[in-house]
Amino acid sequence: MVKHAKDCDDAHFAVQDTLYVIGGKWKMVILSILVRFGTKRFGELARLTGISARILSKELNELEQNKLISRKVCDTKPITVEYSATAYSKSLHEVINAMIKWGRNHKKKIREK
Amino acid sequence: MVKHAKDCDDAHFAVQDTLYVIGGKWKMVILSILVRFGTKRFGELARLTGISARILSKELNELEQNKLISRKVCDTKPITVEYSATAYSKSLHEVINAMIKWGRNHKKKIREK
DNA sequence: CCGCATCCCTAAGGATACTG
DNA sequence: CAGTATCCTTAGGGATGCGG
Repeated sequence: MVKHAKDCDDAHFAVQDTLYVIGGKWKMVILSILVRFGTKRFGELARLTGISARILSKELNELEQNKLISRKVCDTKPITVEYSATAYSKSLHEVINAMIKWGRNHKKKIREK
Repeated sequence: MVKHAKDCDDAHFAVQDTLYVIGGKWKMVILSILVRFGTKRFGELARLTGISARILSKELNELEQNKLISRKVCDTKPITVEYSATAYSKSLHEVINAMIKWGRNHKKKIREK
């Protein structure tokens, strides 16, 4: 239970931080692909998601900075780069599951009129 | 566990729905004020949050459409309007708590360098 | 093949003024 | 006091082309 103003502010910032890390249009899409299908190359992700290179690159950087995915440069003819979900990304499961559950229930709730 | 493509898509949309309902810059701020301090008038919310009237009005409408807050028009001299968190807003607690927990832990994780 | 640079568009958010 | 209308600024997202 949150009791003091300071704790409240702290809690608020924690929520905003979380929203920032997994929010936006593509973070969850990319993450779920890597979790479900395993390692993917940059180009594969671009094709699978339809995200333009500029945005994809930016999103991948942010996810990597937050340690949710890892980047591996392969020394192939033209170099290729592989992205994978990290073990740490599993820490998000509780958040994601809560969101899936709430989102599904909410849809019913709203349709009720 | 999510096994089929359809379930995955469904889960993905549920997450996006949730992100849309509580995402953005102000939804959680307004909601937490109403939850913590109870009923507030439009003007009070504007002062407490620093949100401009146009945005506040829009956010409140969206929260009300999602049944997370209720609006009550009071028949006072210049009319006043009271906003309160609904019982349904409690359904978000699981999501919010998961986000608070993850956000706090994540801050530590990132500072680790 | 990866992904940055550039340019562009739309959407989110904000300041101010005004009306019921 | 509540909220709408108008105008403006900024941020998010996208298309294309080039260089490593």
